[in-house]
Amino acid sequence: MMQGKVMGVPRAIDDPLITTFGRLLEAFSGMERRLARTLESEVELPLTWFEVLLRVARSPDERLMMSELSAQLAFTTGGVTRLVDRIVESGYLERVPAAHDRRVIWAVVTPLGHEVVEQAAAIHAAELHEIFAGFSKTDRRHFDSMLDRLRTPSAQR
Amino acid sequence: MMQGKVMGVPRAIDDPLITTFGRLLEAFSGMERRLARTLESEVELPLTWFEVLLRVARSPDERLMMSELSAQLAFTTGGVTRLVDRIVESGYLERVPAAHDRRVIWAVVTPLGHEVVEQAAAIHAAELHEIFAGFSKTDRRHFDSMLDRLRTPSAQR
DNA sequence: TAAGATTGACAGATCAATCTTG
DNA sequence: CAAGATTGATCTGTCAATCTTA
Repeated sequence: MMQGKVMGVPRAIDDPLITTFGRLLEAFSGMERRLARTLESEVELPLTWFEVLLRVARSPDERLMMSELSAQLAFTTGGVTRLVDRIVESGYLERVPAAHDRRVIWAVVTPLGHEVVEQAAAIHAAELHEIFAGFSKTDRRHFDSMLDRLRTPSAQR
Repeated sequence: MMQGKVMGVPRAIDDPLITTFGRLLEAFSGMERRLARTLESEVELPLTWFEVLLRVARSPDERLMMSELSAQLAFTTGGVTRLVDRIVESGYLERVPAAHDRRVIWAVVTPLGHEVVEQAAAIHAAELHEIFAGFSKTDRRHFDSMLDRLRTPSAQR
């Protein structure tokens, strides 16, 4: 009598790592949507703006050149130009031409921008603590190290 | 004499979980860019198309209704309508009106689409195996379970 | 009245070409 | 000629309104 599982030819589309990537996609985009919704409703700040302000606010002197910004975010330089345009219009960033190299433009956080990004960060962090509530300290450390190992060595843009 | 680290008021923007989310963003978008580049150059298939075809190909009868697709992907129904428009034009999907409920449209994988998605999946999986090469079996299991715990309970669209 | 799908108007990003400075 | 930043054309997705069927 026949025993065991009936299984056809294994299909490439059933590879477990493809499913893992799908999980990653779902986890990330779910979190992103949730975090975006909150920032939007609590401080009227689009998530992308927050990400820009965060990067700049963390940089020495709270300033970053446009090309650095586009390297740190997952955006093209053209995209960053327009994104910064809008943020400048809202008064959270300023464009300052660099003295040492006249090709360079600094994006600089304004006092108002500083205010807003700190407030947003507190809300953002609180929600992240909710999301990661089920994680032990060890889990978080392990998760961080795994993500680090997954970061692409160097993507050019 | 003063001892210890000099530290100012802790800033919300320095919360470690914010950094974790940044890592997640970088890891994910880096992988996504890399995987997209490969699929594009090897089989001329945009990553989003692949994701659509994958979901449909895995469903019973290789068919899925439009609203189910938009629920599984991180897209609005309007976005899916247009995405599927393009894929249909390329001959990888077909729209088939459902018999049991005339509001429903099935997205069905064509033979050509089946061909392409299998080939793409093989390439995709191979690259994922490279990316996860440093992960042990236990690591992968653990990573999967962490991602599962991070999936948003239920996002409405 | 609601659910499924589509559509028009629009927002936001990309790509390749361009301008300016090193 | 290369690097930094911007711009025009275009692509792709969202949002809210609409159409059809249950």
